[in-house]
Amino acid sequence: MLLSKSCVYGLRASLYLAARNQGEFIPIRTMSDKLEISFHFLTKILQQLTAEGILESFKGPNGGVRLTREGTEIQLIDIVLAIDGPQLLTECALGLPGCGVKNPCPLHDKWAETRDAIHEMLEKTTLTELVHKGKLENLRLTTEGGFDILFDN
Amino acid sequence: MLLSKSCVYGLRASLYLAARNQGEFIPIRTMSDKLEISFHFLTKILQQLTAEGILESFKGPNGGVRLTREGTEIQLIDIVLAIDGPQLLTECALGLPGCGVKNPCPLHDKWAETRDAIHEMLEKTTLTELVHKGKLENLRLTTEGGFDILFDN
DNA sequence: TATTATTGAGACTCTTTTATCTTAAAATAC
DNA sequence: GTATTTTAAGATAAAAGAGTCTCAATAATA
Ligand code: SF4
Ligand code: SF4
Repeated sequence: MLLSKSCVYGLRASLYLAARNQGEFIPIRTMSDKLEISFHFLTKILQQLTAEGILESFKGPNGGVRLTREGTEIQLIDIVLAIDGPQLLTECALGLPGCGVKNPCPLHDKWAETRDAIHEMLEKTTLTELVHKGKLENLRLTTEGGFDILFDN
Repeated sequence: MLLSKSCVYGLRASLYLAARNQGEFIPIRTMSDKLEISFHFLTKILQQLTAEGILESFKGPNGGVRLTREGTEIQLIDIVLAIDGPQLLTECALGLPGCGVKNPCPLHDKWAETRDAIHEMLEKTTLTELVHKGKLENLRLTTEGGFDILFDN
């Protein structure tokens, strides 16, 4: 898999937050229910995002988490780096240590190109952009549920 | 990681075979020594490639494995599919089951593009092509060893 | 102040991946 | 035919990833 499960869950939750973002704190339990992710597991993932300054949290009744910045200012790469780290964008395709131009493997040039394509996609895509698209076309964030199901009630 | 460790080892070994290919069987032990991969682990990986018809093996003295086809006719994708399966090229970036155009997630369009770029890279690159490049520029297949070290003696 | 709702943190378990070890089967060479 | 070299197959072990559980800390509210 390109992204770890933790990372994917972090992305889904971030999209959820960006879709509701009115500055309110959303309880993690709400998200874990709606997104069909284990509550405790999601909690740990969101703690990482909080530690990285992407989210802020508030304890107690009416507490929860929210984005620290506008969804327009958060790129997918921010979340990927916070959770999976930079490996995907820096590692050798052949798994050799210390990938770099001075000591490349035969795949280097081609892989560097592909890697850049991945990087660019993650860097140019904002949460808001995906939320707009998701709302317009009622796309899904869970196995079944489209944007409409997730956010009404 | 984009590719599993098994897959990467399979690729390295395939490149090794393509680089020496004179129709001779190469013992797995030779490859595991040269490529610094655990012998037993490499054996199991190459058994998969043999089962998929990419390699053929021969037991006993002077035995080993060799490519069934010319290196010019083996693409990286063949090895990736044999070891990691098609998941990388068919899975949803958000980990949702049954990725497809009828029920997409918000990332679908962008991910499909990126995925195609990966697919194309793997599909258009042959073993021979990488071997030529590796020999010309003495690139590495191990942490330290360039093509020259691996194949002399 | 007591209760409840919430995140934080850590221990723990389960699963998958990675790696090792042992034995069997096949082919050769003596 | 016996010993040797090699792959095949499967059991086992170690490490990493994914997921669960428990309890502590914080804040609101009754
Ligand atoms: S360069 Fe290659 S060895 Fe260096 S890193 Fe990139 S893919 Fe590998
Ligand atoms: S399509 Fe999307 S949901 Fe469907 S798969 Fe592709 S990335 Fe996902």
